[in-house]
Amino acid sequence: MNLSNIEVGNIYKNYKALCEILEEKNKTGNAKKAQLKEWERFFKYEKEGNKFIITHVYAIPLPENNNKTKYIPTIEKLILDKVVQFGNKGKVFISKSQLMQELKMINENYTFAKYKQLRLAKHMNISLEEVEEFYMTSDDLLKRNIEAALNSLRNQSLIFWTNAMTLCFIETHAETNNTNNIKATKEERTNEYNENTVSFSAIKPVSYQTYRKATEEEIEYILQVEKEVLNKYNCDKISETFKKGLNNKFYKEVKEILFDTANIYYYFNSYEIIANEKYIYSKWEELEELQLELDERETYKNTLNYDVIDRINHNAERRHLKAIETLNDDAPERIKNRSNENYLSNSYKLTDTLINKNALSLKREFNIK
DNA sequence: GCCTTCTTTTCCTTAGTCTC
DNA sequence: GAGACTAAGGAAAAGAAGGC
Repeated sequence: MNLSNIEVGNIYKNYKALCEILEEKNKTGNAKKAQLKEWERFFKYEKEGNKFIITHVYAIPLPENNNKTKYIPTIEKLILDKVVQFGNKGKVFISKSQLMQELKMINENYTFAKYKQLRLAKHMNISLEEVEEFYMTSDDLLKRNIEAALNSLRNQSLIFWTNAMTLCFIETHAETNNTNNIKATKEERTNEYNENTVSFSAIKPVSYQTYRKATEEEIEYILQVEKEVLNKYNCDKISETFKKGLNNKFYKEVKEILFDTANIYYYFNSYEIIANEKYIYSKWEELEELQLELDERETYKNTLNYDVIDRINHNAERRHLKAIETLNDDAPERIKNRSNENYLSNSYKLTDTLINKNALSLKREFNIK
């Protein structure tokens, strides 16, 4: 498309004339509609009969309109805001759940109850299977939403992002002397006969948890342990452990070996995001969307929270309806559960507790009982 | 975790109708 | 009468969910 001759106020007698000036193909029907819609990313126009009158030309074209989830642009905006705000200096290292929580895609109950699913199920009077399914489907959906936003920002050359293996590492420390032995302490006492007695003990080692990016050697070691356990279970790929229903066993065993041999309590994925800060500012100035104000940021997060709830509930409704359609005596257990009359209300209850920003704190509720 | 399947959206052609 | 508009139907692409 050649926009060099398009100026505000220009009048073109008809569609064909406009095509000529833009060096665009003449199209018809819905293809033409799509073409006009595409042009509206670059300039605004008014119609007068067949005439096209140019009323505005955008310095930066509006974003492409494709069939992305409607709230992905909000996630993009909040991620960009996050990397440039508060002296982050255009760099962010953050776990998936931390990022989702900051953006209000989940609330604090979500991560808290993720590893307490049986307790959550009993507390809410919902079956464990339903809670498991909720986490399985929403985890995947939210991860894809985040990564769609990251990929879109990467495509616009606004950020570069990578996955980064992160460790919960148990640091241990014991004070040593010059000969590298654990430092000893002595306690001297004088008894009633003025005799000296001495007792010895060693400095007690201390331990504490730290979270940090894994080193190259640690990544290699983790891969090696994963491979060994895969071999033990006769699986070629991690996905095979899911297929064989061995995934919980697999991860438990890997974790145990890593803890026993390397003080690694567990490992998970984080995002490392590096921003093209200079360009972000120039783009935002252009679009009058410079770094978000405090209340604006909150508004975006609250809208996102609402949209995510809506999406998860909508997906549950679809699953429920589809299950009812396909239900018969031989249907698998999952379909029977989904077609259950309580399935939807339970799903809504779960989004209300685990996603809704206004939910009561489960941490408090669990501690009281 | 990852591959497969389903769903939604976009884009296209064709053909008939409407408007300038 | 030429150009513009509209609807139906289908292919392709991309997103989202399913399933082990």
